[in-house]
Amino acid sequence: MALLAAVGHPQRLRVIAGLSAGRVHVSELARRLGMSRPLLYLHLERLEKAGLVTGDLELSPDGKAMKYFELVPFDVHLTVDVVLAALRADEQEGLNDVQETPR
Amino acid sequence: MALLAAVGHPQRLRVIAGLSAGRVHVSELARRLGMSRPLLYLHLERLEKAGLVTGDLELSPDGKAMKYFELVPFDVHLTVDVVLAALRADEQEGLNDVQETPR
DNA sequence: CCCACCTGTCAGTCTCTACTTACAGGTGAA
DNA sequence: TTCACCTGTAAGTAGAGACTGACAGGTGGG
Repeated sequence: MALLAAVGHPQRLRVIAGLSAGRVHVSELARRLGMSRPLLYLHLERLEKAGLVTGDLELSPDGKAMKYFELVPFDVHLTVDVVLAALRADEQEGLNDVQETPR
Repeated sequence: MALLAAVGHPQRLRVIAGLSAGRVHVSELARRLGMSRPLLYLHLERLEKAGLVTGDLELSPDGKAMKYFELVPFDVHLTVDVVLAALRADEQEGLNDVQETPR
């Protein structure tokens, strides 16, 4: 569900494409795609929640912090049953949210 | 691409779910899902363009016009390559749009 | 010290689209 | 004729979320 929503946006598809070549750090990727860094963060966040990419903060040899992202290989079989399951899962999640809020 | 965008919206997933039981006409479906008819039209239109559902206007035995919709069985393999292909196709489409406008 | 890199996050703006209300038309039955 | 169904579309109105600019912080090198 989060996955379907994540993949349903052209800009995010471009991010996926940008990562398909290999791991890149955020600033570099932003330059390549010609999009602002905060915006890229936003999309990366959603893609990460959907389980499509992984972020990894590491220190480069010269001591600078670099956040590298890379694609998680995925192969989703999209059928009616998958859609129904996603809907049900979403309803459940909604219920849990209500239950979990109190502490 | 249109497909990915179409499936990336909760409300449209509900429409798919509503049709999973079998063919229904628009007004009836709107009642079942508890959504306004014009809104349902909008979503059905997008789903139809994405090739996920088919509409069929027919006359019921008592002569009333009824628009029946039904699901088109689909099974999309969602992988990185599919995403890249969708992006390329979209760029092509964009170019054509520009070319076709003058006339 | 200042400059060039990098990571993060927040508070706004602005655009797109989801959504509603309201209309026009057509049929059959009481 | 009026009522209860149906299809379709053209407005306009919220509202979500995409997007920007500006900030704070941290490192290495000239």
